[in-house]
Amino acid sequence: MPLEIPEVVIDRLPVYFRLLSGLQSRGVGVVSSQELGDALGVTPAQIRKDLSYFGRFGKQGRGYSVDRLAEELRLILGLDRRWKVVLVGVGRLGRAIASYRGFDPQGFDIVATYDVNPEAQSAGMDDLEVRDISRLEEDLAAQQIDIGIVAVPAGEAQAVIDRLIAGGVNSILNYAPIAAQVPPHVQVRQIDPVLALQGMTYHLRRRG
Amino acid sequence: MPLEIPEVVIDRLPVYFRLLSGLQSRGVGVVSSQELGDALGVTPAQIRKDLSYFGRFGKQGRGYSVDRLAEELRLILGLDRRWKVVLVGVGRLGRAIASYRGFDPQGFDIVATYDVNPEAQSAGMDDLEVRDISRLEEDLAAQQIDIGIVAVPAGEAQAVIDRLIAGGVNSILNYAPIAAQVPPHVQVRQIDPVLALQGMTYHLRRRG
DNA sequence: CCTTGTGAAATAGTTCACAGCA
DNA sequence: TGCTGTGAACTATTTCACAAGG
Repeated sequence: MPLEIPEVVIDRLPVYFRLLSGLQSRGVGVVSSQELGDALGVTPAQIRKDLSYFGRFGKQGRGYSVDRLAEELRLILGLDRRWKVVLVGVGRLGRAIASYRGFDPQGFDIVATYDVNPEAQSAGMDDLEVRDISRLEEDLAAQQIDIGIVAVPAGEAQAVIDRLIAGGVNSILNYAPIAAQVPPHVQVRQIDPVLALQGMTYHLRRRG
Repeated sequence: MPLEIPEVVIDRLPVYFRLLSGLQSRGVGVVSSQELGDALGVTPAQIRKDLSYFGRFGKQGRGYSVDRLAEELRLILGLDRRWKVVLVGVGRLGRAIASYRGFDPQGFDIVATYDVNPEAQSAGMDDLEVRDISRLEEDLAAQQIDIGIVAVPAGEAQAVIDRLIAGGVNSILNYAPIAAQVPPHVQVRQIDPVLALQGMTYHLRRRG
């Protein structure tokens, strides 16, 4: 693991990991970079190069052990432990996020949810309590939270993000349609379907 | 507009457009690339270079007219018309997508929704009818659909995407956690919060 | 002055192509 | 033979830096 690893590489590792998990559950024992590339629509060289930043996981002439490579990626990505997540904003979108079954099996625990109007929003929340957002600071002080998911309206999002960061949360998954301003030590990822659609219409406009 | 425009540039235009829309509604008349860059956390040079692929929209010594630049981007991105969208999969996630208020004001009309179990899923769908997915092909033949949003379980997603493409839909917004296989003329964007979280845990693991 | 638009320079990222090993 | 791991070559993207215009 010598040099600085490009962010684009890191963002591809979860994709590889997910594919390998699928191969594992289908009982595949060995896979080549060619096969991985075919399944993902990327070049085999890219996969080999990406993995080479982290170590030598393959066997010449054979390929990669699916179990071994999945385990290595699990460690590299920090998926060998569970992560504590809070969700702020429990409107329609927030409720969909809270009830999404995909986080738990990957090690993400939504340990608390917050809203400005906790009683109104509690309806339809399976088991999770919705806490008043005024409690955010004291709760963050009481327990280390790794990741904050923001699902409040655009107008409140920056303030919520600032409060999360002040409380020591330095990874933010932002569903609000704003370009969040954060200090350099904080990482933000944006989930934004409208931006994705607007990138597609550019191409639709010409090709058809 | 001479040469081939990089995809990364196109993906930033919607971000610029959104910021400009906000400035417009706040009554800001003129903005510099420096100010735009400050608001978005990118360099002013990048904004100027990106815009220069499409024309000369600024005034030296002054900056950009917010109205003018917003209008130019609207045209470039094809946002001066409405786009027809179908949504396949009306489970918890699909219902949240169907009821999201952010698509309509940006020109995206969800004209139909589909599910394998339309009666069960209709509960809680405000106004939109849920049609049986077996009708997908005939409906796509009857009217040109621009974009398909896929919100079905992972196991069914590739089949749904294939059916959309066969029906002439060549832009796909995929919420299912799979790496979709599509022919070169089809564009896919992935909305995948778990991949985003897994990219973040890589960094959490080291820095803290 | 101030700020754009843009070639040129610098960086970043991808793909090639092949030595080396099972 | 088949496939990895990796420098080197190539391609893409960003940033610099400055002429030119208001």
